[in-house]
Amino acid sequence: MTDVQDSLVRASFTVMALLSQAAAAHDLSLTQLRALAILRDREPKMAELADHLGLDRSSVSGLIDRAARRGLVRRDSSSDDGRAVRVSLTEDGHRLAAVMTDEIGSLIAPMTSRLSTADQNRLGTLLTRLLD
Amino acid sequence: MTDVQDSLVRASFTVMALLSQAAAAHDLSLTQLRALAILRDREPKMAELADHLGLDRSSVSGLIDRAARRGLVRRDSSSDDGRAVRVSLTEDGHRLAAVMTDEIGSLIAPMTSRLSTADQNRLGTLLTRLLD
DNA sequence: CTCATTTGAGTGGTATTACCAATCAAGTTA
DNA sequence: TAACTTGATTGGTAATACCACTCAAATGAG
Repeated sequence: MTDVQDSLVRASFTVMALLSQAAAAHDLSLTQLRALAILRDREPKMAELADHLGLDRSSVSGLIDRAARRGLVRRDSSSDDGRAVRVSLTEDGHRLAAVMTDEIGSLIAPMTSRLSTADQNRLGTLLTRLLD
Repeated sequence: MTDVQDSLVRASFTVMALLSQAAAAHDLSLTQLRALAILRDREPKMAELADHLGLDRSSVSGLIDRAARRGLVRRDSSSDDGRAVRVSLTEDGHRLAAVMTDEIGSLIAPMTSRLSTADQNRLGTLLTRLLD
């Protein structure tokens, strides 16, 4: 475990703690938050959503059940495949997703603002290169 | 939500997915993995461990129950306070913690190795400055 | 064209996680 | 010494996530 790896893991835990906190403030689990984020720019079938989340299909069924009960998502049966279900955000879901993005930004800001703007850009570039 | 913040969140999710995977390969939850990591260089009382983990004391009771059942941790009643319980890793616990550190390093390596050594150091420095 | 198979989603059962409220024993204080 | 506080655990509940299974819809082989 090198130095970068260690700081990366530490930073991840810190970020995840903040995300959990932001989510919990709106009675969302981390998983629901992720689902919301994914659904912001997609309307996947259940199986696709499960793949995106890295979860079992059955886990996602319950997840979407609860989100639907709260009026955040909608299930529409696919037109081309009678078995498939397409999941999408409701108006409320989109609103909440937007709010969450804002609040998470605010929660993380104290961390990132420890760096100069130039260093923030450097960090962003390096992290992006890790990801794609 | 700025660009850095976005990449930081994305990177965190990626790292956490890898950590979960590494943990799951040894039948550990992410929380148990964290506990193991904390206990590597501490022998806290239950309440202190709960604080480190950011969890309720009652949650930690169960967590340590299960870890103790697996022989990873030990509970010793504190000598100075008859109520307090000191938690520490067993031999097996230490062994597993070391293995986990190695395996996590290997899992994250493909990510970090996308950067040159110099850039890895830069990233490490920037992340460290976010953290302390 | 029909029957078997595959595929998409959901159900039921179990373990874990995490919370809160309450309990209980051990310390502390009035 | 009695009242209070503190450390840990227990019990109850909800969510998460798994697996094995079911069920209906789509696909394929003969």
